[in-house]
Amino acid sequence: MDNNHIAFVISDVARLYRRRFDERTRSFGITGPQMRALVAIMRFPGINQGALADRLDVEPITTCRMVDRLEQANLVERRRDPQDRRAWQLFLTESAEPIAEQLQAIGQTVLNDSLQGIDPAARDAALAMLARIRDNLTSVSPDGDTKGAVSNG
Amino acid sequence: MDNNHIAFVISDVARLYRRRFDERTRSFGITGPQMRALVAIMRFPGINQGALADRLDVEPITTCRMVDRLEQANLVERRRDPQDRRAWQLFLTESAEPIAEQLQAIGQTVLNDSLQGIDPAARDAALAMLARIRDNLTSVSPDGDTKGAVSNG
DNA sequence: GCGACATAATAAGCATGCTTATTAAACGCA
DNA sequence: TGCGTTTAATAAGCATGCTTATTATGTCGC
Repeated sequence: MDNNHIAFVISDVARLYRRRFDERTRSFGITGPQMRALVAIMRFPGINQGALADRLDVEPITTCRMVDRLEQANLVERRRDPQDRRAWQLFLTESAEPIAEQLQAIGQTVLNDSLQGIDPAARDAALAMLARIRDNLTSVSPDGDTKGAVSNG
Repeated sequence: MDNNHIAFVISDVARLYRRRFDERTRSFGITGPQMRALVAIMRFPGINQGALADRLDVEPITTCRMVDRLEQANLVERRRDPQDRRAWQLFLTESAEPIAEQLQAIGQTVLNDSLQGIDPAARDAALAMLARIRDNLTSVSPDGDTKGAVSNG
């Protein structure tokens, strides 16, 4: 009956994760999505905004404005792609790297707190189910045709 | 290692649910959170904005502006609480009720699509785990003290 | 009754996410 | 070469969410 429940609970949990993370990182002036962007740029230096959007699974305009703020905060640097004058290459600034590490530690703390009392096997099973839901939601567009497959890169 | 994964996947899935729902309800001009508000008001006619905020687990200002839009769309009606001149009582308009039903059906479709190929027992186990995560995230504030308990009302 | 505090709603300002539209550059084909 | 299409980035405008602050009202204690 209250079958929508799982979608509601997932949305609730996502919002709560965001709140808890933001509370602890407020002094840095960094948000959760910004941290994800920083981590992605750390892993793939020189990535462009379109590829970053794909990786974060948001629209390009969303990363565009996020990178605006990260650049303004002197955490990310845009350099022109010498091969393609439309594109930017993204790099962390020197000052970003220690901050990214602290933020990852905070993220780990929030995550650990959230998983108190949860059996690792149950967690992994739930993770697999969530990944399946994600794939179901990714591969179907409203008129029923399929989009690109989901990669785990 | 990639242990943040579960928080990331939860956020991804929440965003995807929102996208899919919004795609299908765009012609109504209704969003997912608005539907949750409508359902809550349908279940508790006369609820005030503060109680609605509690029920939706968002801040009062968030419901305040959502109700602004729902009122403008002629789906929700604010009436003064005769007992408390600070408060509004919220009611669905007549035109809202058939719409709320259609929206619930759309929500059900999105949910069913998302759960394709998932064992109901696995789904219930994951739901229990998500509820536990939600409680963990709700009961701990950043300085370590506890907030109010979570009700299932 | 009055002053202190609490509560309901709301304003201002910001970040994230979306759609739609625009600009500049790259690409593809005749 | 040149025209049409695609692609990278961005602008405009909106909804949801937050924090902090303000206004009006209610409540409690003296």
